[in-house]
Amino acid sequence: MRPLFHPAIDDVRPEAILHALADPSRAAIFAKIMQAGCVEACSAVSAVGDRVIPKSSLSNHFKVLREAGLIRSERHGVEVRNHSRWIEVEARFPGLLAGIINAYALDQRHDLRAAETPTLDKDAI
Amino acid sequence: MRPLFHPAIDDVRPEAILHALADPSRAAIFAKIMQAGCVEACSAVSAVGDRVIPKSSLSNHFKVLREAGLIRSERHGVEVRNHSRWIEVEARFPGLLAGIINAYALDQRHDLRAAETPTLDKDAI
DNA sequence: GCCCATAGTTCGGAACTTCGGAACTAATGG
DNA sequence: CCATTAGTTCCGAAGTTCCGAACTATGGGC
Repeated sequence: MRPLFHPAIDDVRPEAILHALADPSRAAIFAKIMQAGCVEACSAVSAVGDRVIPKSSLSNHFKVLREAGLIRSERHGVEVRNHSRWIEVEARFPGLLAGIINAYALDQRHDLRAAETPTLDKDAI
Repeated sequence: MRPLFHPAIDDVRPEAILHALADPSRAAIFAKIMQAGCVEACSAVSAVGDRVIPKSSLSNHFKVLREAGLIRSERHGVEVRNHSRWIEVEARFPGLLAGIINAYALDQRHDLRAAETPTLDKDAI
């Protein structure tokens, strides 16, 4: 098993971060890692929302987050623990992660409200 | 020619915005539209950096930005004018766009510095 | 009206990415 | 040393992106 690769914070690119978090499952995983005291075994995230994510896809999601510079993964025996690199990323790109995580949180609340009130679709322009 | 589709601001999803701006060319186009008094014909962005972008790819980039809810495009005779929807998007997802545009700006300055000082690669962990 | 130029869009195929099941490896406990 | 648990790798199917060529739409000149 190849050792886990982590980019130096100076090699972290905004496009990689956006690409990583443009996937709602990955954004949810990342948000969870941050809340959960910055540590989380991969298997602790077997589902996102109501959707079950297969092992191989999960493994890939963690790889994308890791290589984007968003998380740091360490093998501890048979499992991998993931820490968010929030502080480093925030120092390099202030406000970026907060804006993204907040946007997803707002979007979710919005969806809930919409589900309660049966809506009449209306078009822009 | 099909009329240009614009999502209502309430239908704008964070993942679509991140996906649109995860491409550096698109992020550059969007940044340019914002600076340039919020109006820009497609053809005015024939190149990004030193790279020439073919017409068909450009057309597609504008479509992605439009459908993500980031810009509003209006046909004016033979050309299309693009306005940024910054104000609406900012109201819905405060800080999101500022964080992203700022991150790309910081990254670019960082690259310039790195090019001046010949570096010694160093690995993380 | 008819032709031309300009500005964008659509089509379609090649190259690339993502997804997920099956097979694999690595550490640990009995 | 076998079984179990945790995660990775492989690989084919499905989907996405890129870009050249062909197309459409608008406006101007005659």
